[in-house]
Amino acid sequence: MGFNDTCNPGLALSLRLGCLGKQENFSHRRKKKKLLTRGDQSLTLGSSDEPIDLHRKPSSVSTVSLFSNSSVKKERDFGGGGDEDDEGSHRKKLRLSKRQSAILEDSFKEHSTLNPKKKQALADQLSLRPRQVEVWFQNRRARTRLKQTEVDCELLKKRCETLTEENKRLHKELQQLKSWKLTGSYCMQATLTMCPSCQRVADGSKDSLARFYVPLSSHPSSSAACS
DNA sequence: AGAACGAATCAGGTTACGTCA
DNA sequence: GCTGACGTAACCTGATTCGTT
Repeated sequence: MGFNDTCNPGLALSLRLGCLGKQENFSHRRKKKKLLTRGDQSLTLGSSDEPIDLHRKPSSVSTVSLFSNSSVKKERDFGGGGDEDDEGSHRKKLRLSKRQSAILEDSFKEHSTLNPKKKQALADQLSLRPRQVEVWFQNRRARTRLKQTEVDCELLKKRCETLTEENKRLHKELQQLKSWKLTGSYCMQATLTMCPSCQRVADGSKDSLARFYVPLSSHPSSSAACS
C-alpha cells in the first residue's frame, strides 16, 4: 500500500477500465509456439520440475472436470506450494516473504505487466512458480484499479457536493431575483440587463453575479455592445 | 485469403487461508 | 481460545489477441 497507485488523477473511471494492459500487453505474446500444450501445462502431475497446475479452463471436458470441486481445488492449490513445504494433506496458503513482495513490487513499479521472460526471471529469482508470479501481478493490478476507483469515487463525491451547493445557492438567488421583480423594486434593473450578443448579464455590481460579469475591455463585440 | 482452432493473457469476480485486534 | 474483519494468494470465467493449421 501507499505506492504510486494514484499517479493517474482525474475522473477517467470508466475509460480506464478498458485501457489498462488489455491491449498493450499482447505485443510480446505467443512468441513460443506449441512447446506447452494445455495437457503439458495442466496435467503433468509432478513429472517435471514444474509442479502440478490443474487450473486451466474446466469448461471443456478436461481432467479437472472429473474431480469434485473441492478435491480439485485442494490438489491444485497445494500443487507446487512454492519451494518450501510440499507435504501436507490440504491447501496451505503461501505467504510471500517480505523480500519476495518487495522484489515483485519493484518490478511492478517498473512495469505493471509481465512478459514471459520477465515472468520466468522473477520466478527463478524468487523461487516461485511462473504461475505464482503471474497471479501476483494480476492481483496487484486489481488492487491498483480498486484503489484508483476509490479515489475517483471520492473525487466524484466531492464534485457532487460542490455542485449541489452551487445549485442550492443559484436557486436561492433566483428566488431572490423573482421576488425583486414581483415587488417592483427595480433598483437592480440596470445591473441585470442581458447583453444581446453574448447572452450574459452585462453588469454585476453584486458579488453573487460577478462570475457572469464580462469586463467591457474583453468583450467580443466591442465596448458599446453591453452598454 | 480467410476460417477454425488453440494457447496465452487479461479483467473482474470469488474463494479460502493467515493474521490481527 | 474464539471471532469477525481484513488482506491477499489462488482460482474461475469469459473475452481478446495472435500464431498455426
